[in-house]
Formats: sequence, C-alpha cells, structure tokens
Amino acid sequence: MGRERVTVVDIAHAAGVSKSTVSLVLQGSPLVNDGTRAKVNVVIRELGYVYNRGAANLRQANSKSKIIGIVVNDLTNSFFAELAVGVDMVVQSAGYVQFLSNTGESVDRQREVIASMREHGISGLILSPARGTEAADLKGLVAGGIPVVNVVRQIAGARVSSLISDNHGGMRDAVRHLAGLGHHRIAFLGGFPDTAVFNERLQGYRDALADVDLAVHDELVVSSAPSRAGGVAAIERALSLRERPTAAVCFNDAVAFGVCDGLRAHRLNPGEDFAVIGFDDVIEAQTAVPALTTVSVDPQGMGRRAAQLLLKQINAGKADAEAIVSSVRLVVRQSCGSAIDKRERLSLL
Amino acid sequence: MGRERVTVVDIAHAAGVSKSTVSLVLQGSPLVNDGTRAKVNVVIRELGYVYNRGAANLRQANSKSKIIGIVVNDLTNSFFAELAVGVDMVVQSAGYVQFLSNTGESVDRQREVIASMREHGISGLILSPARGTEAADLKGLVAGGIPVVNVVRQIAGARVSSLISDNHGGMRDAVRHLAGLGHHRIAFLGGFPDTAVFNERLQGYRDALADVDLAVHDELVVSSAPSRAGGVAAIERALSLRERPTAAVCFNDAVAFGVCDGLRAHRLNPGEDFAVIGFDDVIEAQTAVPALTTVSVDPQGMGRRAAQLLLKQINAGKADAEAIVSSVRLVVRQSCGSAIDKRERLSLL
DNA sequence: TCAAATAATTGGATCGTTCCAAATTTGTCA
DNA sequence: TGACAAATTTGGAACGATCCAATTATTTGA
Repeated sequence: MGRERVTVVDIAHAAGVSKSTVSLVLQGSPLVNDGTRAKVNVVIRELGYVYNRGAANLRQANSKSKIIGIVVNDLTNSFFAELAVGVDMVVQSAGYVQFLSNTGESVDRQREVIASMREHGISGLILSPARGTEAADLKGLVAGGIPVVNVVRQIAGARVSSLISDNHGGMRDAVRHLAGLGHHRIAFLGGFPDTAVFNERLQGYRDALADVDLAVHDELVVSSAPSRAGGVAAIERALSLRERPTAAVCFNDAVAFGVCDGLRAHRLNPGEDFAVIGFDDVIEAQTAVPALTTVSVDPQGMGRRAAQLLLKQINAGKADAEAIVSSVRLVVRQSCGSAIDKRERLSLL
Repeated sequence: MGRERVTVVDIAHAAGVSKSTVSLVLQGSPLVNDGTRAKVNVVIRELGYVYNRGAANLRQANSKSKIIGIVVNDLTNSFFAELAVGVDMVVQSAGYVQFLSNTGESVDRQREVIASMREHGISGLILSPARGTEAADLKGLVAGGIPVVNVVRQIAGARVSSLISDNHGGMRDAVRHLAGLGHHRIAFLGGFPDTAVFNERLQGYRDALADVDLAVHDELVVSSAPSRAGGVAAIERALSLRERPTAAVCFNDAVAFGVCDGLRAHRLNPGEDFAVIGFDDVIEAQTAVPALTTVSVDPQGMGRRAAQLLLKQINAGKADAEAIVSSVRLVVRQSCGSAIDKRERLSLL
C-alpha cells in the first residue's frame, strides 16, 4: 500500500528526459515537442504519478496556491449551503479547490479556522462572518495581501470587498406589497437585532410603512433566532398580542417556514388567513405548500458572484475593496394570497 | 500589501537563535529551554509569522498533511450539510482542516474533485459517492494508501471502510409502526430505484409487510427524486390510484416534507387524514408542523463517527476496511397520528 | 554548405520547513 | 576541580516541484 511516492524525477528517468522537461509538460508549456510530451504523458499515467501541489507552490511563491477558503456562519441553514455550492461551481471550473468551514457563529472558531487556512496558503477567502466579527479579525489577511470578499454580512471598518443583498429595498418592496393587498397590521418577525442585516431589513420595513402612511407599532417587531424554530416562537408571540397582525414579513425563509408551521398549529392557514413573506428564496420556497412569497436573493447566484469577484481580485494581484449591493426582487407566490385572489375576494363582498 | 514572507530564518535571525531551534519551538518540542521558547514566541508574534504547512509537509513525507477531504453528492440536502458539520467538528478539534466539495451526483465532477484533493495531499477522505460511482474510481486512493470512509452509500467491491445506517431495519420498524396503528394500504414514496439505499429501504418495507401479513402492492411503490419536489410528485401519483393508500413511508425526510405539502394541496391534513413517516431525522423534522415521525439517523452524529473512524485509520497508518452499520431508531412525532390519538379515536367508535 | 535563427532540452539553484548527527552548554558528583 | 551525563542548540542535507540561464538539436536562407 504505502508505496514510494512517484516524483518528477522518476518520470524523467523512466521517460528518458530531464525533470525540467517533465515539469514543462506538467504545466502545459508550448515549448516542448509534441512527441516528447506524449511520451512523458504516457509514463505519467503508467506510474500513477500524482502532482504535488505543495512542492510546486513552495517554489512559485509569487503564484498562488489554487485554494480558496470559504467560511460560513451556519452551514445547516440551506441559504449558506447553496451559497457554498455556488462558490464551488465557479471556483472549481477555474481550477481552484474550496476549503469550506463552518463557524456556527463562534468568533473563536472563526479565528482558528482562518488561521489554519492561512497556514495552508489560501489565495483568497470568502467569508460570511460570525456575529461579533470585528475588522481586527481580518487584519492579518489584509496585511498579508490576501483578497477577502465578505458576503451577506458586512464588517464595519474592514478594508475588504463585500457582496451583500439589498436588504433595505427588498424588505420595503415586501411590505409595500402587503400594504397594497390591504393589510394594516404587518409584523416583522425573526432575526437577531444585533446584526447589520437585521437593522437594514428593519429599516426597510419602517420606511415602507411610512411610505404608505401606516403607523409603526413596536410590538409588531418580534426578534428571534433566524431559524425555523425561531419563526415558530416569533409567530407565537405575535399571535398573543391583543391586536393580532394579519400579515408578516420575515427575517428570512427559515423563519417564514417556522411562521407557517406556527400558524397551522393555531389552525390558521398561511396564505389565506394570514399573509407571510420570507427573504432569501431558498429552493424549498417554491415547492413548499403554500409556495412561499419571498424576496429572492438567489443564494447560489450570490455564491457565484462572490467567487467571481474574488477570482478577479486574485488575478489582478491587488485587492481594492469594492462594495457591491446585489439587487433583489420580490417573488409573489401563494403564501401572501396573490393579488388576484384578493381581488376576487373583494368582488364577492 | 504583498510584503515579503516571514520565514523561520527571519525569526531565527531576529531572536538570535538558529532556524532549527525555531522549528523545534513551532512543533512544541520539549527539548527547547523555556526561556528560549518564550523569546522565540515573542518574535513570532511581533513579525506576524505564518506557518507554511506546505513546506513543512514537503519535508515530512512520512507524516501527513492535516487535511481531510469530504465530498458529498448533494450539499443542498440538509442531511449532507449536517453530515459535513459533524465531520468538521471532530476533524477540526483534531487539528485537521476540511476540504469540502459537492459533486451534485456527477461522477465526472467527483473524479476531478478527488484528483484535486489528492494533489493537495489529503490524508484521508470521507465520501458520500455520487450515483454510479464504481470501485475503480477509488483505486488510486487505495493504491496510494489513503484511507477512505464511505458514508451513506456503499460501493460494491471497493476495499474501503463504510458507515451506513440500518436502512432495512429502520424502514421495517416504520412500516410495523404504521401497521400497528391499523393502516393496511401503506405506500413507499420517493427515491431513485437504482441506488443501494433505495433497495435496502424497500426491502425493509416489503419484509415488514410480510411480517404483519399485509400484501405488497407494486403500485404503492412510487419512486421519485429524493427531494421535496420529488415528494410532491410521488404523493400526487399515489393519490391518483383507484385505491388510495392511507399512510406512507418515505425515502427520506425531504420527500416526506414534500408529501405533506402535496397532501395539503389536496386538502388532506398530514398526521390526521394521512400518516407520513420520513427517514433521516433532519433538524427541521422536530420543528415542522406537524412534527415529522421519522427514522432517526442523526446525520451530524454520523458525520462525527465517520470522522472518528477515518482519523483512527489515519493514525493507525493502515486502512483495513471495516463496514459499520449504524443503528437507527424510530422517533414518533405527530405526522403519523400518535398511538395515543389512535386509541382515543378508536374508543370513540 | 555554413552561419544565423529557432526550437527543444537541461542542470543546478531555490522555495520554507524538518530531520539528523554533531557540537555546545550546563549540571552533577566524587 | 575534572570527568561524565544531561540538556540545548545547531549547521547542513533533504523533500518535490519550478525557474533561469545555458546548452544542444533542428531549421532556415542565401
């Protein structure tokens, strides 16, 4: 089993050429004669040679490692799983591989993970920072000239690129849509209040209410963990109010699904007795029943875009921070009672 | 930005010792004097040194790279996301890092990914093989003496360890439970028929029906994609039968959720009008409404166990294949009408 | 046919670390 | 204090690839 490692020298010897030639073949140089190349390739296959990127990487300190790191704060949330898949797609086809780690919202874990990635010589990092991450946590990377793209969450003061979605605008559109359907008491459910994303979305909610001349009731804003379970808890609280809301915009799709679950537990039918709008447009949003009306962020597309941005910076050799706000759009499905249903219902009155 | 790299030699020079001593400090050798160690550590911090694992790894060809690879066939399925999280936990705390890739059920992609991982010198691989993977695809790894642990799916003829769940037993328990509740027409919904997992679970279904003297009706076995959308399609087909089933065991939780969605679209209440049992026990299973009765596989625990098994083999230095069948247990929740509900309902008659 | 140009090949030196055997310092005890 | 053991430290030689400048083989053109 643990046989001797086959190296370029072995190949060279077996093929009757020098190791330099073998190296040239490996990197697809046009300098080598076609016949020689073929001969070398045959030997490579015969001996079962595997390229040692570590060694190669050592010499070409200028060039990069062909590894990009991606760390997310919650892989069990399908939003991030899809994001990772999107990143993997473009990264893979650019000849890179992905180092993926999950921090579970722990900054300590995040620190360890990033340190470890640096030791392995990643040539770039895509980071969805854990809650409480500070600019200082990225100092090492930035000082080392390693491009970083922050996704989903921004870090104040960090001089790195970021790709976040239009949280404010998306939430505003969602609330306006509900108001347009005739809802007056619209709740904002889920999410941790100490995150930038939460506050951006909340602001969108407030601004939209102001736009349509509806009052903002603080008790209609119920924070919770941004998970399915959190959604159940949040709607529970919202339904216990003296004056119940008739509709809700949710921090994300996971919360929205939880809200639907919680509504059913109260014998309320989401989409009919209560309007629910999510945020993210996770794949399940379209197949769920009722199909979830949600603000589409296209997590996979976001992953792809983040990866492209990162690769651009890696290739450019310099990392000037650019902040991209990716636009979102409201996808109207069944969970809020479509406009048509509403009209029909009104015409019956 | 792209400043010169700090190396052991720089540290050595600045601390007034030799590079060998610095190396000793780095690997925490007890040979070095405490005073020296402290001095060196200070300099390391001051100069912002980052360890170059690539270089280290090059020299100590005997030892391993502290990278373990994990490739899954569908990261967007939360079962696998959780599995990956479980792996990450133990791998991380053992000082390794995780190379994670997603194949999306493509053997070609899988081949590329595994090749790339080998080039990076992974010291072990956890693999949930794509459909259609053959023993030959793992030949290189095995020949190279790299331990491999197959999870979830087994590969016939491959001399690698595997950790799969008791598909047969789990499904048998599920069917028996439904039969015990008085169901006679029990469907088997979802999954691709060309996989080992499908056939093991199907066999468990058949054997259980035989055990309780129920006939097997082929039309009650409806295969589909093992996803939420697949579940919707499968229940659709099942409900279109002349003689409808009254209960269903599903290939996995994703399918089960889809089945619940499909039932609601037909104005049927899962757990009351129709009993549904899933397989996997994904986290959402407990928070969903109705909470899903399912065969608990504990994906995260499975990930942890797989990682432990792999680390054991890495440390042992030899990889003798062992096949572990991890036991499962039926978790009764609301989606099948609990035994108590059933009894109550009967007493009313 | 021969010089010049072009194509193809090649031997070290090198990347940043660990290993090894040998050298140096320090400590112990009669 | 001197001999001997133990504790520390250290200079090169690796590891497996790439790079560079230099060499050798092949064409080309007049």
